[in-house]
Amino acid sequence: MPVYNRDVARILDQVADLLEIEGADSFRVRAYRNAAQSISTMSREVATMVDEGEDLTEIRGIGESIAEKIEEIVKTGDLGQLAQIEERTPAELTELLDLPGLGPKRVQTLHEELGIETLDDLRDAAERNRIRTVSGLGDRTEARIARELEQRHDEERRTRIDVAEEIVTPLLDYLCGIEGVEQVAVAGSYRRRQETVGDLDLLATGADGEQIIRHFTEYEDVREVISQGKTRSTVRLRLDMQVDLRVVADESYGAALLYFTGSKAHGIALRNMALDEGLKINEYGVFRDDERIAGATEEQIYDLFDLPYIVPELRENRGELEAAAEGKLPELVTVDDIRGDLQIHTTASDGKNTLEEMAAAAQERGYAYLAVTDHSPHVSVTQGLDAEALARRIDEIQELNESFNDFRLLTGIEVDILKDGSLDLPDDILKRLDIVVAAVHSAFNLDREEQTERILRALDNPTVHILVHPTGRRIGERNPRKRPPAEMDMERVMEAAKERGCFLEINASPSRLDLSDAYAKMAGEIGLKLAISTDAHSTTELDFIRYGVDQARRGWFGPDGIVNTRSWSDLKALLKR
DNA sequence: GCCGTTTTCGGCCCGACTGTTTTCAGTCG
Repeated sequence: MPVYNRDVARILDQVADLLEIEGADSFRVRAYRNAAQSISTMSREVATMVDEGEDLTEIRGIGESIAEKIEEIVKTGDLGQLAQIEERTPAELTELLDLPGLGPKRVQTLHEELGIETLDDLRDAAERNRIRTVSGLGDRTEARIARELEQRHDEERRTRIDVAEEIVTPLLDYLCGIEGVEQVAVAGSYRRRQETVGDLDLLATGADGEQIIRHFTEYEDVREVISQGKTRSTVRLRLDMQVDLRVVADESYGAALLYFTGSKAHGIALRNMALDEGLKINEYGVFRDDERIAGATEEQIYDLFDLPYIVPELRENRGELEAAAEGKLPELVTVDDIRGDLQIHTTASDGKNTLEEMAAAAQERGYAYLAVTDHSPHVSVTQGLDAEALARRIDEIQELNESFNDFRLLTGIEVDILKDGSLDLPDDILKRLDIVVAAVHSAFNLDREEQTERILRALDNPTVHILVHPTGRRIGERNPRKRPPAEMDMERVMEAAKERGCFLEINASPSRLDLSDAYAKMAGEIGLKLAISTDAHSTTELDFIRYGVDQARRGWFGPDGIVNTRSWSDLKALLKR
């Protein structure tokens, strides 16, 4: 039974939660959380490291004690220490922590005084008005708990970045229109361009915070005001999206933006650097004693520590501060670097627009080329192209290409990888194409070994250039087609792709973003180049490219590592296997 | 429990808001 990083992180987090409920030393709790955080954002599997006898204490936040525990988890799938803690403190209690307004102290109090262990116990106690009898809790807290239990969703409350964008854009317009507002920005994971966001963190500057906050709570989309103070407010909008607004003076804009952009780990690392130099960073600025020495811009603050500006996408404490200190920050790829899209669909299969329309839309976006990659026959949800239809398509595209200047349609296909790793079109037709992208559309649930072998066999076929949406995952809480990533040994797949001279894709569709940022980073470390393509099924979806670029940036990719930043002639050379 | 060109011991990020209490603990980000 293989143990993955997410399993290790989950167990360490569970230990942290339970220890915290027990009232353990807060720094000890934090040590477990830091370790879990480190593990969950690593691109390599700790299980592999254990197998190869590597020293886990090299990982930031992991010392001897936790390293031993990780080894135990990797080898047995479990942790004896956790079982011991659970004898004293029921594991179900950690579910209560998910309820807004309940932290470790209150959960412990509710457990001790009312014997509450589960969400059902809590609901029952709220209905009987027993919560208000606990010292430190009153009828308002009881009402809030009842309300939160009512609204509770079983699913994780994270929203896809594109959905968040639809909500945030009109809200920003509204805030900019408020009198006395000087600057407005979105911070948080949204600004770091994470694939999903939990809530939205907004920042505004202006002299009269109270008035700005009041206007904010009067925004037409506000369903509930959760808190409202002089400089800060939290509201809930449609789709349950929670939005925090913080107002500071203009001179603190940079410090506040840095603070609220996070990540938390990046911020803590930076504040520790400040402490070493006898400085203090908070959301108002950088202070030496009581004197503010920086704070208006983020650049100013990084500069104070002799660091170059670090873009939000890199602020995850995954080595960016060290790289910055050594002058080794990567120059990241931008949307402007992208010269063409390498996966799109037309009305020939399940796309909404014709070949001509897609070509025109690509040219409008300044592209030099567009790969036409309709589906092959096996994908049953759509009508794919068989060898004969594909041959006709090649002629059609070549004819259309005569009419273009400085633009070219690439003949291509999204060929289906069958369960045994073979392709559903013969090699002789695939060989005639400019580009072949291969994908899994069925049997996502093979076991890890079988799935890996299947993919490797497909990559063995010399006609294949790019493995697209490599894990097959679909993301988003409200996505009815949500699907977990297929189990596979990604390190092996990437090594194999590199060896064979083919590439993996970052699928830029916001419901996929596949490869993820962490896998992209792994590809970079292996030295494998990637393609960023949209999988557009309509002309407007060509704009998805920016979401893919965001993830590539989060994976530390510069333009060199992305194949479709090249001219067609250079790309053509790269595609030769 | 982690970590160290100040330290192997003694630190460990920091402030706003709420609710309950009456001077502040708990939660959150």
